[in-house]
Amino acid sequence: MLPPPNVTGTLHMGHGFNQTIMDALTRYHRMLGENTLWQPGTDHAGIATQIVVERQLDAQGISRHDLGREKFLEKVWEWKEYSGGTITKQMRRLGTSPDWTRERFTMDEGLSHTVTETFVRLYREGLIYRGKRLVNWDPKLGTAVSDLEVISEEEDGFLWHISYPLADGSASLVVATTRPETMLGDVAVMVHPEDDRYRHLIGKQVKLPLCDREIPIIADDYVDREFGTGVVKVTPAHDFNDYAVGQRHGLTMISILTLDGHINDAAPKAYQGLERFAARKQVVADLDAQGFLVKVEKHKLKVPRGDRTGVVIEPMLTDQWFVAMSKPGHDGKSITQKALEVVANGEIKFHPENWVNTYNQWLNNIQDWCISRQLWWGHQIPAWYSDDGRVYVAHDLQEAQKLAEQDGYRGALNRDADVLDTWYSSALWPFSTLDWTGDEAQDAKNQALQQYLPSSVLVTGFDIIFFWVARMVMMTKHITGKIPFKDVYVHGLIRDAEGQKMSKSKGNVLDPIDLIDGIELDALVAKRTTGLMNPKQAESIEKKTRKEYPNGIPAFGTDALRFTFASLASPGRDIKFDMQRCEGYRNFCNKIWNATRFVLMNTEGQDCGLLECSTQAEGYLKFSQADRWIVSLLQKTEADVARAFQDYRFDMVAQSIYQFVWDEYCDWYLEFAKVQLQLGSDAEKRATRRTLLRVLETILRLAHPIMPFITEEIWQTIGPMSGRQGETIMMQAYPQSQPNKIDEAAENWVATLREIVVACRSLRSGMGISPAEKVPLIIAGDATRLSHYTAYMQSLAKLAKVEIVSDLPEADAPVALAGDFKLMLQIEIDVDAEKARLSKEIERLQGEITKAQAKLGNESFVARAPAQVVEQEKGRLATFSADLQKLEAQLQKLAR
RNA sequence: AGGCGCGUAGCUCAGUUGGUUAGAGCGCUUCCUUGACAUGGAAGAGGUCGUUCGUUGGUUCGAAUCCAAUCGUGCCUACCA
Repeated sequence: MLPPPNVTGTLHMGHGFNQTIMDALTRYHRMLGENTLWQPGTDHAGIATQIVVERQLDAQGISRHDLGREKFLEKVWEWKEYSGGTITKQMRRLGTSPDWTRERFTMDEGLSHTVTETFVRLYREGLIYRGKRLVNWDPKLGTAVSDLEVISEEEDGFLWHISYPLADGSASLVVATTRPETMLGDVAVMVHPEDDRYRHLIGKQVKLPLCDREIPIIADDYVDREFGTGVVKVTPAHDFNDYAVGQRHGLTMISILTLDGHINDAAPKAYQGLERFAARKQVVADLDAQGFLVKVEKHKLKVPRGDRTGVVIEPMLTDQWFVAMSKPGHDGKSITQKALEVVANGEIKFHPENWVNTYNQWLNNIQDWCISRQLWWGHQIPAWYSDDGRVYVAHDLQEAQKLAEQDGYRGALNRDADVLDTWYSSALWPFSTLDWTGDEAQDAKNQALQQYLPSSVLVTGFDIIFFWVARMVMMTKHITGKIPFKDVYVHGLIRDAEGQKMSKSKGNVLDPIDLIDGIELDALVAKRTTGLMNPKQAESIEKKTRKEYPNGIPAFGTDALRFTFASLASPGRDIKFDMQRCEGYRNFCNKIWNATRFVLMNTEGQDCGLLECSTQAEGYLKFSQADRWIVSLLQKTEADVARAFQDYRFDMVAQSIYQFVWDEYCDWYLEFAKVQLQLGSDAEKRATRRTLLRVLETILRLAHPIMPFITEEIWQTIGPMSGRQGETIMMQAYPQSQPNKIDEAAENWVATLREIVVACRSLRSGMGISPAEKVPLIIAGDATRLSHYTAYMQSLAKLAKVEIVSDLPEADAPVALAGDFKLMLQIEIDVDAEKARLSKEIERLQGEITKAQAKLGNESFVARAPAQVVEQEKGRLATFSADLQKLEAQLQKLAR
């Protein structure tokens, strides 16, 4: 399960990443034969979507009020169809494999039913209530928002010091405030009860400037004596702390603002109708004129702004609906408590697990959740009011009427106009999408619900742990009694190459589709500069874009993009998206393609040794050490990949596959295979072809969860050729490591061969021999072992011939060591250069020997380190010493 | 103020329970269009070996890895009117 994208627009890189991970998991587990469901869908995103549509109407000079609620909602639905369609199209381009037949939208009938059902239940349980409370109010949108939708950032402001004279005229108190206009709603001033400066004044009255009112001086230890003047004005209707103070002291509340942020008629006439910031200016000016303004200090303060509108959020006293988070429910436990428990007892696990802290911290300090929004787009609250203000919460009007009748009311009922916070329905997603009804008998028959609740894993970004993850846990556990999912894989955010968050206003967003298909520079510029909130930014965005992508963006393809996402998915880290890395993985796709071409060239129409060995004559197949080696490494790779998937280490999955394919299969095995196909017996050739095919086919299945397209395409040919049946690679079994095929002897055999080849190449390159030129080689060592290597050596190291001797001749020729073997290229050399080269190598060996001797000379090390480590060190010392001796001897020869 | 990360090659990042010469990709240098692949191949330089993984201490026979402190940096949460 993963977050349903909002129908506010199109998918961005974060979605691309998210979906790559989710899809890789889905494909992986599906191939393991497990019953998999990736539940796709979209979210209606109340505020955000309403804003999008309103802005579109705005461009035509229409407001939503012109249209009316019903017509407006039709427009939103139109937009939803468009945006939702775009999103599913994008998902398909990303190669995702959810169960499209189960696609859901948070405002579908079924899901809406779940919303109503749970709302009614929670209300009847006393966990949803309505009340006049101070809430975060967005004056631009005209709706309440939850505290999570408010972003507080430090801004420059002022601290105004205002004198409040005592009513008896004996003195005055100076209060400090950042919001002077709210003084019109002051109902008290407060000091710390033990503050000797003010103690004697507690209980007296002050005259509130500009207003014809007297207010009391109260004592509350909430006051910080050190801050400002130690005297605080109390405005319970416009500040959350003051609200709490007001409650404690039984103060009245005076609200002085209208819902759109203007001064109302509770304030003196002079200020009525003024916009809140204009009012601030006026209040300050008047205070100054009347001599109440003592001083003005510059002050940094946190300003709360709406995350959608950016306007300053106003604490506003309004009627709203809330979910009680800490109140015990029917089972004696609060919703929060249950959510904490299922994580504490390990039923739900976070990956990486340190996110548990974040989760716990939030739940431990939780406030009741304001779930009503004064919007049109969303689930309308299932509450009906009588004319005299009584409320009936019910599934529908009929039921509400019945309740009203029982209550002795027979008049008209009006439905609450407000809608629910989007996250309310999102919190139900784990079971609402599975067609939960709340009817026990019916739900028991619902196979999907029984099968997939709880689901195995949620893949999500850390930014919505509070918004969504915690709330899903709370609601799902409380309503269904089950946890919503067992594992939560938390990933980082995708940032641009400079580590900046991608955003439309910064003009640095990338569309995953543009990386897949590529995009011309002009089109990219156009895309980034249209629909900006602030059109003035267009110029600088265009400039930056043209500089960063002078040639536009090349097409990388879905597989390369997905592989990049996977390889960057290291835990606990944000991702700086690196286009060059993507390019590297596009090349990797190309590499696989070319390797396939090679395999096809050498296997098509040939006997590939796929027949059952038992039905064939002895000697039908003869596997070489190289064949055994690559198969052995494949087993290890399979084990690594399985472990990495287990740990949600997609970066490791990608790395293991990349390394095996490129560094082992392509770089070495294909080269070995060439030799075998050229010189081998029929049985050896068959074994080689079989290995080429089978390993490639396994690679395809191994890589398929990350690279669905190229693997499927190639598998359509390679699959059948290697003896597999089935229509699609998607439904093939995922490769399982077979430990019995791990062959250490073959691995050692190849390791030595590689050492020899690398030593030859090094010598060649060091001597400046053209890669095209073939040179003769003399090699000293065990002739029997060497005889098996010569053919490979000749091909891989471009040797004209290989002469095996018991000891190297004395000649002015370059020499190198590889294991027990001594190699000499038969070429003319610059003796001085060769001496220098040997000396350098000798120097290095001497350094190593010194180190090893120091270690072994340390009694403590020999006594305390594990025997194995000591032996290893002794072995190293012996090897280094032997090599040193050989090289010194060679240097001696040259010196003569 | 609290919480969580990060700091390793020019850049982006790996480095699993402490143990050979700290790795990869990109970039860089030299050479090579050889029959899968120039979106490629081969070899190399690059981490200031003794003082290597931000710095300084500590634990240990042994530290990039564990502990403490500290600096830099990023994010989250809660905030003082």
